[in-house]
Amino acid sequence: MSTSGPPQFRYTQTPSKVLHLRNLPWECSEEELVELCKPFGKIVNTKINVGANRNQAFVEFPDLNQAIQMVSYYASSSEPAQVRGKTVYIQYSNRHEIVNNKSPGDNPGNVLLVTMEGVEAGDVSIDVIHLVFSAFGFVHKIATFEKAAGFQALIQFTDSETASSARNALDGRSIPRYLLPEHVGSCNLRISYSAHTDLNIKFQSHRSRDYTNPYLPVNPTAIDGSLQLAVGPDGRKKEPESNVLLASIENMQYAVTVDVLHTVFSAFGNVQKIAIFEKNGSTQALIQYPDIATASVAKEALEGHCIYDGGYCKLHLSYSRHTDLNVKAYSDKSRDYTIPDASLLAASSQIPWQNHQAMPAYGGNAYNAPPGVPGMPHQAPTGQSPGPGPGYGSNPGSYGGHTSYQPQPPMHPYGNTAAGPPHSSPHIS
DNA sequence: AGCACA
Repeated sequence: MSTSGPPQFRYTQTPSKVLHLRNLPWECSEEELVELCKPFGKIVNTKINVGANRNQAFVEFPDLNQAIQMVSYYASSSEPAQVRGKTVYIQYSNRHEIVNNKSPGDNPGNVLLVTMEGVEAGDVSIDVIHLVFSAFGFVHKIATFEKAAGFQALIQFTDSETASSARNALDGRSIPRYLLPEHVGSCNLRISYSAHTDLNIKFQSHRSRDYTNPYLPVNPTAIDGSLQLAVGPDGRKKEPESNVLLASIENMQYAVTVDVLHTVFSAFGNVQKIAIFEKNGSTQALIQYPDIATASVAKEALEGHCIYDGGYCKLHLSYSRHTDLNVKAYSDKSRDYTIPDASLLAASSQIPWQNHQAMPAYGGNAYNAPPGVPGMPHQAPTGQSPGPGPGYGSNPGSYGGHTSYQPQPPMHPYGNTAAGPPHSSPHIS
Protein backbone atom coordinates (compact mmCIF):
# COMPACT_ATOMS: atom_id res chain seq x y z
CA MET A 1 0.00 0.00 0.00
CA SER A 2 2.94 2.25 -0.30
CA THR A 3 1.46 4.00 -3.30
CA SER A 4 -2.01 4.50 -1.90
CA GLY A 5 -3.13 7.50 -0.02
CA PRO A 6 -5.22 7.77 3.10
CA PRO A 7 -7.35 4.68 3.46
CA GLN A 8 -10.62 6.58 3.70
CA PHE A 9 -10.29 7.53 0.01
CA ARG A 10 -10.63 4.64 -2.32
CA TYR A 11 -9.36 6.64 -5.25
CA THR A 12 -6.44 8.79 -4.46
CA GLN A 13 -5.41 11.03 -7.22
CA THR A 14 -2.35 12.94 -7.94
CA PRO A 15 -2.97 16.65 -8.09
CA SER A 16 -3.85 18.13 -11.42
CA LYS A 17 -4.65 21.65 -12.44
CA VAL A 18 -7.77 20.12 -13.96
CA LEU A 19 -10.54 19.46 -11.46
CA HIS A 20 -13.43 17.11 -11.89
CA LEU A 21 -16.72 18.34 -10.46
CA ARG A 22 -19.77 16.18 -10.02
CA ASN A 23 -23.24 16.35 -8.60
CA LEU A 24 -23.72 19.66 -10.32
CA PRO A 25 -27.22 21.00 -10.69
CA TRP A 26 -29.00 20.42 -13.97
CA GLU A 27 -27.86 22.73 -16.73
CA CYS A 28 -25.18 24.24 -14.59
CA SER A 29 -23.66 26.98 -16.66
CA GLU A 30 -20.06 27.73 -17.28
CA GLU A 31 -20.57 31.04 -15.49
CA GLU A 32 -21.71 29.29 -12.34
CA LEU A 33 -18.65 27.07 -12.42
CA VAL A 34 -16.33 29.99 -12.81
CA GLU A 35 -18.12 31.76 -9.98
CA LEU A 36 -17.43 28.82 -7.71
CA CYS A 37 -13.80 28.45 -8.69
CA LYS A 38 -12.56 31.97 -9.16
CA PRO A 39 -11.62 32.60 -5.51
CA PHE A 40 -8.79 30.15 -6.14
CA GLY A 41 -7.66 31.36 -9.51
CA LYS A 42 -8.60 32.15 -13.04
CA ILE A 43 -10.36 29.40 -14.95
CA VAL A 44 -8.71 28.99 -18.30
CA ASN A 45 -10.85 26.21 -19.68
CA THR A 46 -13.98 24.29 -18.88
CA LYS A 47 -15.97 21.38 -20.11
CA ILE A 48 -19.53 21.17 -18.93
CA ASN A 49 -22.39 18.76 -19.40
CA VAL A 50 -20.11 15.78 -18.91
CA GLY A 51 -21.26 12.30 -18.07
CA ALA A 52 -24.39 10.33 -18.68
CA ASN A 53 -26.41 12.70 -16.54
CA ARG A 54 -24.56 15.71 -17.88
CA ASN A 55 -24.10 16.95 -14.38
CA GLN A 56 -20.36 16.77 -14.26
CA ALA A 57 -17.76 19.22 -15.41
CA PHE A 58 -14.09 19.92 -15.67
CA VAL A 59 -12.38 23.16 -14.89
CA GLU A 60 -8.79 24.01 -15.52
CA PHE A 61 -6.62 26.44 -13.59
CA PRO A 62 -3.48 27.84 -15.11
CA ASP A 63 -1.52 26.82 -12.02
CA LEU A 64 -1.47 23.50 -10.23
CA ASN A 65 -1.28 25.24 -6.86
CA GLN A 66 -4.60 26.94 -7.45
CA ALA A 67 -6.25 23.59 -8.01
CA ILE A 68 -4.60 22.23 -4.87
CA GLN A 69 -5.82 25.28 -2.94
CA MET A 70 -9.38 24.68 -4.02
CA VAL A 71 -9.39 20.96 -3.31
CA SER A 72 -7.76 21.31 0.07
CA TYR A 73 -9.96 24.23 1.02
CA TYR A 74 -13.13 22.24 0.50
CA ALA A 75 -11.59 19.09 1.95
CA SER A 76 -11.27 20.83 5.29
CA SER A 77 -14.17 23.23 5.06
CA SER A 78 -17.28 22.78 7.13
CA GLU A 79 -19.25 24.23 4.23
CA PRO A 80 -19.14 22.04 1.16
CA ALA A 81 -18.74 23.55 -2.27
CA GLN A 82 -22.15 24.42 -3.57
CA VAL A 83 -23.84 25.61 -6.72
CA ARG A 84 -27.39 26.83 -6.31
CA GLY A 85 -27.39 25.28 -2.87
CA LYS A 86 -26.45 21.87 -4.21
CA THR A 87 -23.34 20.23 -2.87
CA VAL A 88 -20.68 19.82 -5.52
CA TYR A 89 -17.96 17.21 -5.17
CA ILE A 90 -14.55 18.24 -6.31
CA GLN A 91 -11.50 16.14 -7.02
CA TYR A 92 -8.47 16.18 -9.20
CA SER A 93 -9.06 15.01 -12.69
CA ASN A 94 -7.03 12.12 -13.90
CA ARG A 95 -6.06 14.25 -16.87
CA HIS A 96 -3.83 17.24 -16.78
CA GLU A 97 -5.45 19.40 -19.34
CA ILE A 98 -8.83 19.85 -20.87
CA VAL A 99 -8.33 18.79 -24.41
CA ASN A 100 -9.82 20.53 -27.37
CA ASN A 101 -12.75 21.69 -25.42
CA LYS A 102 -14.28 24.01 -27.89
CA SER A 103 -15.29 22.68 -31.26
CA PRO A 104 -16.53 25.12 -33.89
CA GLY A 105 -20.04 24.07 -33.04
CA ASP A 106 -19.56 25.36 -29.53
CA ASN A 107 -19.36 28.96 -30.59
CA PRO A 108 -22.78 30.24 -29.75
CA GLY A 109 -25.00 31.57 -32.48
CA ASN A 110 -28.68 31.96 -33.08
CA VAL A 111 -28.86 28.98 -35.41
CA LEU A 112 -28.63 25.44 -34.11
CA LEU A 113 -27.45 22.43 -36.05
CA VAL A 114 -29.46 19.50 -34.80
CA THR A 115 -28.59 15.92 -35.67
CA MET A 116 -31.34 13.42 -35.08
CA GLU A 117 -29.83 10.06 -34.36
CA GLY A 118 -31.43 6.80 -35.25
CA VAL A 119 -34.06 8.14 -37.57
CA GLU A 120 -34.53 8.66 -41.24
CA ALA A 121 -35.67 11.84 -42.83
CA GLY A 122 -39.25 10.74 -43.05
CA ASP A 123 -39.51 9.83 -39.39
CA VAL A 124 -39.42 13.27 -37.88
CA SER A 125 -41.64 15.82 -39.47
CA ILE A 126 -40.71 19.44 -39.59
CA ASP A 127 -43.78 20.15 -37.50
CA VAL A 128 -42.48 17.93 -34.73
CA ILE A 129 -39.13 19.68 -34.84
CA HIS A 130 -40.89 23.00 -34.72
CA LEU A 131 -42.99 21.90 -31.77
CA VAL A 132 -40.03 20.68 -29.76
CA PHE A 133 -37.89 23.73 -30.32
CA SER A 134 -40.64 26.28 -30.01
CA ALA A 135 -40.66 25.56 -26.30
CA PHE A 136 -37.63 27.82 -25.99
CA GLY A 137 -38.69 30.75 -28.07
CA PHE A 138 -39.90 31.80 -31.45
CA VAL A 139 -38.49 29.60 -34.18
CA HIS A 140 -37.86 31.74 -37.23
CA LYS A 141 -36.81 29.17 -39.78
CA ILE A 142 -36.10 25.49 -40.14
CA ALA A 143 -34.20 23.75 -42.88
CA THR A 144 -33.77 20.00 -42.85
CA PHE A 145 -31.48 17.87 -44.93
CA GLU A 146 -29.78 14.53 -45.03
CA LYS A 147 -26.07 14.24 -44.60
CA ALA A 148 -23.70 11.44 -43.85
CA ALA A 149 -24.17 12.19 -40.17
CA GLY A 150 -27.86 11.48 -40.52
CA PHE A 151 -30.98 13.53 -40.59
CA GLN A 152 -30.18 17.09 -39.64
CA ALA A 153 -31.95 20.36 -39.16
CA LEU A 154 -30.87 23.95 -38.94
CA ILE A 155 -33.08 25.85 -36.56
CA GLN A 156 -32.99 29.58 -36.44
CA PHE A 157 -33.88 31.48 -33.29
CA THR A 158 -34.02 35.18 -32.63
CA ASP A 159 -30.74 35.27 -30.76
CA SER A 160 -27.99 33.09 -29.41
CA GLU A 161 -29.43 33.24 -25.89
CA THR A 162 -32.60 31.54 -27.00
CA ALA A 163 -30.63 29.09 -29.10
CA SER A 164 -28.34 28.18 -26.24
CA SER A 165 -31.23 27.61 -23.86
CA ALA A 166 -32.66 25.17 -26.36
CA ARG A 167 -29.30 23.53 -26.85
CA ASN A 168 -28.58 23.21 -23.14
CA ALA A 169 -31.95 21.69 -22.52
CA LEU A 170 -32.16 19.36 -25.49
CA ASP A 171 -28.65 18.32 -26.42
CA GLY A 172 -28.28 14.64 -25.72
CA ARG A 173 -31.96 14.22 -24.93
CA SER A 174 -34.59 12.57 -27.03
CA ILE A 175 -37.65 13.67 -28.86
CA PRO A 176 -40.63 12.37 -26.89
CA ARG A 177 -41.76 9.00 -28.13
CA TYR A 178 -45.32 10.06 -28.67
CA LEU A 179 -44.14 12.54 -31.29
CA LEU A 180 -42.43 9.82 -33.29
CA PRO A 181 -43.72 7.06 -35.54
CA GLU A 182 -44.11 3.74 -33.81
CA HIS A 183 -41.32 2.03 -35.64
CA VAL A 184 -38.79 4.51 -34.33
CA GLY A 185 -37.12 3.33 -31.15
CA SER A 186 -35.83 6.70 -30.06
CA CYS A 187 -34.49 9.86 -31.53
CA ASN A 188 -31.56 11.30 -29.69
CA LEU A 189 -30.65 14.90 -30.40
CA ARG A 190 -27.11 16.12 -30.87
CA ILE A 191 -27.03 19.86 -31.00
CA SER A 192 -24.31 22.29 -31.88
CA TYR A 193 -24.26 25.82 -33.15
CA SER A 194 -24.28 26.54 -36.83
CA ALA A 195 -22.17 29.29 -38.28
CA HIS A 196 -25.24 30.54 -40.07
CA THR A 197 -27.05 33.57 -38.77
CA ASP A 198 -29.88 33.75 -41.26
CA LEU A 199 -31.13 30.81 -43.25
CA ASN A 200 -32.19 31.20 -46.83
CA ILE A 201 -35.50 29.44 -47.10
CA LYS A 202 -36.80 29.35 -50.63
CA PHE A 203 -40.08 27.59 -50.13
CA GLN A 204 -42.38 26.26 -47.51
CA SER A 205 -41.98 22.57 -48.04
CA HIS A 206 -41.71 19.26 -46.29
CA ARG A 207 -38.07 20.05 -45.65
CA SER A 208 -37.93 23.73 -44.93
CA ARG A 209 -40.04 26.44 -43.36
CA ASP A 210 -39.86 30.13 -42.85
CA TYR A 211 -42.20 31.04 -40.01
CA THR A 212 -41.48 34.71 -40.45
CA ASN A 213 -42.92 34.70 -43.94
CA PRO A 214 -46.19 32.83 -44.20
CA TYR A 215 -46.65 34.03 -47.77
CA LEU A 216 -43.56 32.32 -49.02
CA PRO A 217 -44.60 30.13 -51.91
CA VAL A 218 -44.96 26.44 -51.46
CA ASN A 219 -42.35 24.54 -53.35
CA PRO A 220 -44.08 23.10 -56.39
CA THR A 221 -41.73 20.15 -56.63
CA ALA A 222 -41.31 19.36 -52.97
CA ILE A 223 -44.91 19.58 -51.97
CA ASP A 224 -45.53 15.89 -52.23
CA GLY A 225 -42.01 14.95 -51.35
CA SER A 226 -41.17 13.52 -54.71
CA LEU A 227 -39.26 14.92 -57.55
CA GLN A 228 -41.55 15.37 -60.45
CA LEU A 229 -39.70 14.78 -63.64
CA ALA A 230 -41.05 15.94 -66.88
CA VAL A 231 -41.14 13.42 -69.64
CA GLY A 232 -39.24 14.26 -72.73
CA PRO A 233 -40.45 13.73 -76.26
CA ASP A 234 -38.64 10.42 -76.39
CA GLY A 235 -40.58 9.24 -73.42
CA ARG A 236 -37.61 9.20 -71.12
CA LYS A 237 -37.55 11.09 -67.89
CA LYS A 238 -36.22 14.53 -68.33
CA GLU A 239 -34.96 16.60 -65.47
CA PRO A 240 -36.44 20.04 -65.21
CA GLU A 241 -34.25 22.72 -66.68
CA SER A 242 -32.47 25.05 -64.37
CA ASN A 243 -30.12 27.98 -64.46
CA VAL A 244 -27.83 25.97 -62.22
CA LEU A 245 -25.79 23.12 -63.64
CA LEU A 246 -24.53 20.15 -61.71
CA ALA A 247 -21.18 19.02 -63.02
CA SER A 248 -19.71 15.67 -62.13
CA ILE A 249 -16.04 15.53 -62.86
CA GLU A 250 -14.72 12.19 -63.97
CA ASN A 251 -11.12 11.08 -64.12
CA MET A 252 -9.95 14.04 -62.15
CA GLN A 253 -6.22 13.71 -62.51
CA TYR A 254 -5.68 17.39 -62.00
CA ALA A 255 -7.03 19.85 -59.57
CA VAL A 256 -10.23 21.46 -60.66
CA THR A 257 -10.49 24.71 -58.85
CA VAL A 258 -13.15 27.33 -58.71
CA ASP A 259 -11.07 29.41 -61.06
CA VAL A 260 -10.70 26.62 -63.57
CA LEU A 261 -14.43 26.07 -63.60
CA HIS A 262 -15.04 29.76 -63.89
CA THR A 263 -12.80 29.95 -66.91
CA VAL A 264 -14.48 27.04 -68.60
CA PHE A 265 -18.08 27.92 -67.87
CA SER A 266 -17.69 31.63 -68.51
CA ALA A 267 -17.35 30.80 -72.17
CA PHE A 268 -21.13 30.65 -72.35
CA GLY A 269 -22.20 33.53 -70.24
CA ASN A 270 -21.89 35.19 -66.94
CA VAL A 271 -21.18 32.73 -64.15
CA GLN A 272 -22.79 33.96 -60.97
CA LYS A 273 -21.76 31.39 -58.42
CA ILE A 274 -19.74 28.22 -58.17
CA ALA A 275 -19.60 25.61 -55.46
CA ILE A 276 -17.38 22.53 -55.45
CA PHE A 277 -18.01 19.58 -53.19
CA GLU A 278 -17.36 15.89 -52.82
CA LYS A 279 -20.09 13.37 -53.23
CA ASN A 280 -19.72 9.63 -53.16
CA GLY A 281 -15.99 10.02 -53.47
CA SER A 282 -16.09 12.02 -56.63
CA THR A 283 -15.94 15.71 -57.19
CA GLN A 284 -18.99 17.65 -58.21
CA ALA A 285 -19.66 21.29 -58.77
CA LEU A 286 -22.65 23.54 -59.08
CA ILE A 287 -22.41 26.36 -61.58
CA GLN A 288 -25.00 29.08 -61.53
CA TYR A 289 -25.93 31.18 -64.53
CA PRO A 290 -28.41 34.02 -64.55
CA ASP A 291 -30.88 32.11 -66.67
CA ILE A 292 -31.85 28.73 -67.96
CA ALA A 293 -31.03 29.59 -71.55
CA THR A 294 -27.39 30.20 -70.78
CA ALA A 295 -27.17 27.11 -68.64
CA SER A 296 -28.74 25.09 -71.39
CA VAL A 297 -26.23 26.26 -73.96
CA ALA A 298 -23.36 25.50 -71.63
CA LYS A 299 -24.75 22.11 -70.80
CA GLU A 300 -25.13 21.07 -74.42
CA ALA A 301 -21.72 22.39 -75.38
CA LEU A 302 -19.74 20.96 -72.51
CA GLU A 303 -21.40 17.65 -71.80
CA GLY A 304 -18.91 14.84 -72.10
CA HIS A 305 -16.00 17.15 -72.83
CA CYS A 306 -12.79 17.21 -70.86
CA ILE A 307 -11.24 20.19 -69.20
CA TYR A 308 -7.78 18.89 -69.97
CA ASP A 309 -6.38 16.93 -72.85
CA GLY A 310 -6.03 13.23 -72.48
CA GLY A 311 -9.47 12.52 -71.15
CA TYR A 312 -8.77 14.19 -67.84
CA CYS A 313 -11.45 15.90 -65.84
CA LYS A 314 -14.33 14.86 -68.02
CA LEU A 315 -17.52 16.77 -67.40
CA HIS A 316 -20.96 15.30 -67.03
CA LEU A 317 -23.65 17.88 -66.73
CA SER A 318 -27.18 17.89 -65.55
CA TYR A 319 -29.57 20.47 -64.29
CA SER A 320 -29.52 21.09 -60.60
CA ARG A 321 -32.63 21.46 -58.53
CA HIS A 322 -31.14 24.64 -57.16
CA THR A 323 -31.97 27.97 -58.61
CA ASP A 324 -29.85 30.16 -56.43
CA LEU A 325 -26.83 28.84 -54.61
CA ASN A 326 -26.07 29.88 -51.10
CA VAL A 327 -22.31 29.87 -51.11
CA LYS A 328 -19.46 31.46 -49.30
CA ALA A 329 -18.53 34.47 -51.34
CA TYR A 330 -14.88 33.60 -51.49
CA SER A 331 -13.41 30.29 -50.45
CA ASP A 332 -11.34 27.61 -52.06
CA LYS A 333 -14.51 25.63 -52.75
CA SER A 334 -16.93 28.33 -53.67
CA ARG A 335 -17.24 31.75 -55.16
CA ASP A 336 -19.99 34.29 -55.48
CA TYR A 337 -19.21 36.53 -58.40
CA THR A 338 -22.30 38.60 -57.83
CA ILE A 339 -20.68 40.24 -54.89
CA PRO A 340 -18.57 42.90 -56.48
CA ASP A 341 -16.25 43.72 -53.66
CA ALA A 342 -14.77 41.57 -50.97
CA SER A 343 -15.19 44.41 -48.51
CA LEU A 344 -18.91 43.95 -48.85
CA LEU A 345 -18.77 40.34 -47.82
CA ALA A 346 -20.07 41.17 -44.41
CA ALA A 347 -23.37 42.10 -45.94
CA SER A 348 -23.54 39.03 -48.11
CA SER A 349 -25.53 36.90 -45.77
CA GLN A 350 -28.58 39.00 -46.37
CA ILE A 351 -28.85 38.44 -50.06
CA PRO A 352 -32.42 37.39 -50.59
CA TRP A 353 -33.46 34.70 -52.91
CA GLN A 354 -37.07 34.83 -53.66
CA ASN A 355 -37.73 33.26 -56.98
CA HIS A 356 -36.07 31.70 -59.91
CA GLN A 357 -35.95 34.82 -61.92
CA ALA A 358 -34.35 36.99 -59.33
CA MET A 359 -31.25 38.27 -60.97
CA PRO A 360 -28.62 40.15 -59.14
CA ALA A 361 -28.21 43.61 -60.42
CA TYR A 362 -25.15 44.10 -62.46
CA GLY A 363 -25.72 47.79 -62.57
CA GLY A 364 -22.60 49.15 -64.08
CA ASN A 365 -20.59 46.82 -62.00
CA ALA A 366 -19.90 44.12 -64.45
CA TYR A 367 -18.06 41.20 -63.15
CA ASN A 368 -14.48 41.84 -62.33
CA ALA A 369 -12.10 39.01 -61.93
CA PRO A 370 -11.30 38.54 -58.29
CA PRO A 371 -7.78 39.43 -57.34
CA GLY A 372 -5.16 36.85 -57.92
CA VAL A 373 -7.21 34.62 -60.12
CA PRO A 374 -4.94 31.97 -61.48
CA GLY A 375 -5.69 29.82 -64.41
CA MET A 376 -5.23 32.29 -67.16
CA PRO A 377 -2.51 31.58 -69.60
CA HIS A 378 0.59 33.60 -69.32
CA GLN A 379 1.49 32.32 -72.68
CA ALA A 380 -1.19 34.21 -74.45
CA PRO A 381 -3.18 32.34 -76.97
CA THR A 382 -2.86 33.16 -80.58
CA GLY A 383 -3.66 36.69 -79.83
CA GLN A 384 -6.32 38.02 -82.10
CA SER A 385 -8.97 35.57 -81.21
CA PRO A 386 -11.90 37.02 -79.34
CA GLY A 387 -9.92 36.17 -76.31
CA PRO A 388 -9.78 33.33 -73.94
CA GLY A 389 -13.43 33.18 -73.44
CA PRO A 390 -15.32 35.89 -71.74
CA GLY A 391 -15.45 36.71 -68.15
CA TYR A 392 -12.11 38.28 -67.92
CA GLY A 393 -11.36 41.71 -69.03
CA SER A 394 -13.90 43.92 -70.60
CA ASN A 395 -16.65 42.57 -72.69
CA PRO A 396 -19.20 45.30 -72.89
CA GLY A 397 -22.67 44.17 -73.48
CA SER A 398 -22.06 40.67 -72.38
CA TYR A 399 -23.34 41.14 -68.91
CA GLY A 400 -26.52 42.49 -67.61
CA GLY A 401 -28.26 41.39 -70.70
CA HIS A 402 -29.60 38.01 -71.22
CA THR A 403 -28.30 35.72 -73.82
CA SER A 404 -26.81 38.16 -76.20
CA TYR A 405 -23.46 36.72 -75.54
CA GLN A 406 -22.20 34.49 -78.28
CA PRO A 407 -20.58 31.51 -76.69
CA GLN A 408 -17.16 30.63 -77.85
CA PRO A 409 -16.77 27.25 -79.36
CA PRO A 410 -15.82 25.05 -76.52
CA MET A 411 -13.08 23.37 -78.41
CA HIS A 412 -9.63 24.43 -77.37
CA PRO A 413 -10.20 28.09 -76.88
CA TYR A 414 -6.57 28.50 -76.00
CA GLY A 415 -5.15 26.69 -78.94
CA ASN A 416 -4.32 23.07 -78.81
CA THR A 417 -0.60 22.87 -78.87
CA ALA A 418 1.52 21.80 -76.00
CA ALA A 419 -1.52 21.64 -73.89
CA GLY A 420 -1.08 19.69 -70.74
CA PRO A 421 -2.04 20.40 -67.25
CA PRO A 422 -1.19 21.75 -64.90
CA HIS A 423 1.17 24.02 -66.75
CA SER A 424 -1.39 25.02 -69.26
CA SER A 425 -4.74 26.55 -68.79
CA PRO A 426 -7.82 24.49 -68.74
CA HIS A 427 -9.45 24.16 -72.08
CA ILE A 428 -12.13 21.98 -73.35
CA SER A 429 -11.36 18.98 -75.42
C1' DA B 1 -21.69 10.99 -6.72
C1' DG B 2 -16.81 8.79 -9.64
C1' DC B 3 -13.64 11.42 -15.69
C1' DA B 4 -14.56 14.13 -21.67
C1' DC B 5 -13.76 11.44 -28.01
C1' DA B 6 -15.79 16.96 -30.21
